[in-house]
Amino acid sequence: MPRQVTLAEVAKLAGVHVATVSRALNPATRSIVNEKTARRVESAAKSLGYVPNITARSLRTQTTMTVGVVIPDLTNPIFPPMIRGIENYLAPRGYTALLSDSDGKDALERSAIQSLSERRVDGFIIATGLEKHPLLPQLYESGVPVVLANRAAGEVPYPLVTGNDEAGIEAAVSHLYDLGHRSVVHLAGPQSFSTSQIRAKTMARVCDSLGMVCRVVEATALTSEQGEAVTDALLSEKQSFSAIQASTDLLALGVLRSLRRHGLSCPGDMSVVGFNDMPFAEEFSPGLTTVRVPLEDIGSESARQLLRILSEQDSSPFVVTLPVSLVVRASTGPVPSQ
Amino acid sequence: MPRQVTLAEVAKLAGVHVATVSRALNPATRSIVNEKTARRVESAAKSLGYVPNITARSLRTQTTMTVGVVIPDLTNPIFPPMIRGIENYLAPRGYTALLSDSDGKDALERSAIQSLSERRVDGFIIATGLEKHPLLPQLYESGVPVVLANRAAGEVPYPLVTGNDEAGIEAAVSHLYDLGHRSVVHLAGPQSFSTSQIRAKTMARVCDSLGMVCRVVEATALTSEQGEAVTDALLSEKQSFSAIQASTDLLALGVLRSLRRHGLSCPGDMSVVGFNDMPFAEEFSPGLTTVRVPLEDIGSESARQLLRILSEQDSSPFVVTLPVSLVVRASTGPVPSQ
DNA sequence: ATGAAAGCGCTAACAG
DNA sequence: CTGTTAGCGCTTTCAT
Repeated sequence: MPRQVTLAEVAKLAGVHVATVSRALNPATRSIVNEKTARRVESAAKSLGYVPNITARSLRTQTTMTVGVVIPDLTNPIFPPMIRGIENYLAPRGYTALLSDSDGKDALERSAIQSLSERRVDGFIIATGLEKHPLLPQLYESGVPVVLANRAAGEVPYPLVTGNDEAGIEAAVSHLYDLGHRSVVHLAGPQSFSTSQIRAKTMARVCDSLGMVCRVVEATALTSEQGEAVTDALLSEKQSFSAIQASTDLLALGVLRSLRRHGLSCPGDMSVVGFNDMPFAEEFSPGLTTVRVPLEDIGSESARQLLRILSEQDSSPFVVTLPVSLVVRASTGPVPSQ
Repeated sequence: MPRQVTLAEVAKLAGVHVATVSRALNPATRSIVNEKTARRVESAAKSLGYVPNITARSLRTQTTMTVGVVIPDLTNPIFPPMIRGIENYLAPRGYTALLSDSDGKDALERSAIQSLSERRVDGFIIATGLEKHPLLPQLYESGVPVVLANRAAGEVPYPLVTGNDEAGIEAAVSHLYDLGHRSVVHLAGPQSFSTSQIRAKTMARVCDSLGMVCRVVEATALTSEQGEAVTDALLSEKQSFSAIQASTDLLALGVLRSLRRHGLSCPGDMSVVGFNDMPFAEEFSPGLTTVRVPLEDIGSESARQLLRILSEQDSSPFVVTLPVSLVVRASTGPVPSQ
């Protein structure tokens, strides 16, 4: 690997001191240096193909201009839009996102945060939302700014940016109510996630207040496979309900698959509502009625808050709740007349 | 931001020199140091919450143990699996992937590569496949190892890991042929992508050899919106063909939407075949018949090749072609009897 | 087995 | 406006 060009080499070619090169090449200090020398330095740099060494700069300045983004699973379609939102906010401000896909495994998330810490990221955006995370208190102690995105983490008083889960569930339930449904199932996610808890609780509360019967069943993972398996079990019981509200679109997708395999029509025999409006939820058969969560906005708002904390040194916790909206598609319909 | 713990502080607490701490904490050199002092150092490090500063280490060792991964668009579902493959290969080997989403825009990809270079990544995996990329020759000159994933880049002799496009198209066409289709359309991607070119060319060749009529139309972007628009135009012409093979599943998705809007049944009136088998292609209405490309394998193989080049200093170009397979689902059927 | 000292490439006081 | 100098945190000879 051919050695990279350094400031010293540029300095030699331009016939000036390294410090001058540094000043000339840095937009913030460029005005300090004589315009003519600056030009000379620039052309020397270009002719040598000089690329600044960020690691050296970071070592000196004690800031890396990077933020660590920790997500559980990149192949879960709700995360790419969030990441896009984060990057779109950071990039124009000179920050870079360092992405860490923890694969949902605790050990990996641990090492993800560790490795990001070793890279000395200036702050974190964490979207995994595990309730009890071994590294979180330690992170908190270290004083590195953190913003939680989408899901809260129980232990530590970190700021949080999230969608309005309560409003989403309320909209979903009243939609079902309006269609005549009176007995429904909530397919909850693992209760270790704060969002799963809130959605399940709100569902029970709202149904209760409307005089609807709501049964809550819990999936052990937020995957379509789990949604399918739990629905299979549910259908074998032959209990009566006319709609399923799933805590997540991926779970809802599993529900749709199970219904199809059982020869049940959706929404003819059973209505289904999801949550998130993940990319391609519209393409499912039938197109999924779901609660639209502004994923990209959650990302950009998280980034905005993190940079604010970074610049203002303000670390008091807060919650930003973004509005959600119900998207009605083909998976919900009137309760079957039976 | 509270200062981070350094080696020197650990050294002071343990009552030894920094060099000893460094040796004790590095698994490779740990054997050199007295077992008892090593223990003492370790407990000192733990009690202080010491986190090694990777940037300082990199500066000294001239290697960052990172690889830059540049992709055009994280929200395109074919990339997350590739990234997962890359990370799964890298992580156990001590390497970290630095992801850069160039957003498909040339300027951004430019700055993505630039910023990754500034971070002194040890090598690149590039999956954007632009034909003429301004930075690529410069990158090549600098001697930093690069592996191209999925798509080739015209200008520079970089190694390439890709799916077998020819075999995929052949399988798709002969599937259509077997169903009785004799007049088909190939919905090509922008010809600036190598994969678009190869797929279009192969399509023409194979159809020709089977005595099928093949019309090629070109989309200007690999999006469902483009697929929809081009299909709209196609259908308004009232030319006769019974199947559409799209260069990409996202294009195919647009085709499905257009057909639906035109009241055409798929596969009753028109068969559709995609390419890639992106996540959720199965969930489209109807489930999409497509060519399965081993996306995760492309990722892991790219990573494997890159690390090989890194360790062997071998930079001779080569092409790794991974096998693909046709996945028949509901979007293809017998040619309409009309 | 441990300490001393140099230096990776850069920026930031401080002189001049 | 430019040069000198020091030092960020770490690893790695070279001594001891």
